[in-house]
Amino acid sequence: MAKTGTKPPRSATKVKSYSLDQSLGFSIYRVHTQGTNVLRRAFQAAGYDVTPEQWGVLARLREEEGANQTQLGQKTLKDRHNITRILNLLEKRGYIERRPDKADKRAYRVFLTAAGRATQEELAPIALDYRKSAFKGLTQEDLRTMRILLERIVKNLEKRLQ
Amino acid sequence: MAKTGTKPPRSATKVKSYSLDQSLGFSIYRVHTQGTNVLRRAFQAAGYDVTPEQWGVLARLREEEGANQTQLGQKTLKDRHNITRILNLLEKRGYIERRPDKADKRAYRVFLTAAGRATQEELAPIALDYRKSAFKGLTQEDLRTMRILLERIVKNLEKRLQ
DNA sequence: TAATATTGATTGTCGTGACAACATTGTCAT
DNA sequence: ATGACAATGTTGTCACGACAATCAATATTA
Repeated sequence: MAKTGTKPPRSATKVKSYSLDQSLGFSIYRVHTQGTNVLRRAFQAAGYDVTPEQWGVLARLREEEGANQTQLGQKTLKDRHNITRILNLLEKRGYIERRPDKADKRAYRVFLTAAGRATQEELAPIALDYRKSAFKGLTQEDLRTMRILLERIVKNLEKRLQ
Repeated sequence: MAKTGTKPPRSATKVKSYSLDQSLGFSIYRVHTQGTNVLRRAFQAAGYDVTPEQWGVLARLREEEGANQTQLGQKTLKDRHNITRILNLLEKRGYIERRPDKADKRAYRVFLTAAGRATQEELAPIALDYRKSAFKGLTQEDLRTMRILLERIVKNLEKRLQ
């Protein structure tokens, strides 16, 4: 795979006008939304009322318990306002717990509850399975290539976000 | 995964537990959201109150004027309900027009107004410029590779969405 | 120390995505 | 032609992303 290569003669048509079908951004949008949907339904089919976003926060929390909300937001690419709401839902479901930070009275430190930890562990195989099926037919090398290219795009974008 | 064959010395650590940083999905999410933000701000900086989603619909409409809402939604990957709302906004801004379909009284056919066409033309260079800066440093071959890989993922995902 | 700026978190608004329920209109098999 | 079914579009709900305004607490500085 991957090496579709040795295809020197570019298709000669220099695209001047904007075409959606040419748009790599559209493919990325598609993978993102469809992937999110597949994962959401997989969680639901397994009886969990957890969105992919909430799952992202749970998974991150397992790695960094005790982080405050702002840190959590940076890690999950959500701003403080969105993190607040996602944590509200996770708290209502009994998956996380906010404890006041002793050193900084403005801040909370966020922890998984026992239920949250259990849920995270039960969802992990579903997420791994989803990932496996999404990347079926791609080699490790393909994935590596894609990650590198995507990271390069992220770098470019970050330049324009300050 | 599958045929990773002949690739002996992978980095040896077989990831068994779920790790967000390993997640290609997260990179895709990042590219999508950050890209959307960059484009939105570019439009705003140019004085246009048009979101990237609305822009997608305008761009698509330029290619297929007269489509009905369902068709438009399929092309832009939005369900009927979302298309309805986006078109409501575009209509309010005077960029599109719904005309009853003579052959099918349930349906509307959607057209760009003169203002919509003009706006589409004025936004196109901004979108192209955005695209250029996002993909800076990537070769045509890189983009081709990425598109192919992404399309393969889309295929995999579609299998799971029926 | 007092005045000012910065930071952590919440609330509210708008736009969008997914989903469900609905009315209207079309299609098709019988 | 009728009755079951499907398709078009709307409305409403919840979750989430971006953004602005706000409050409380902490840092900075003058």
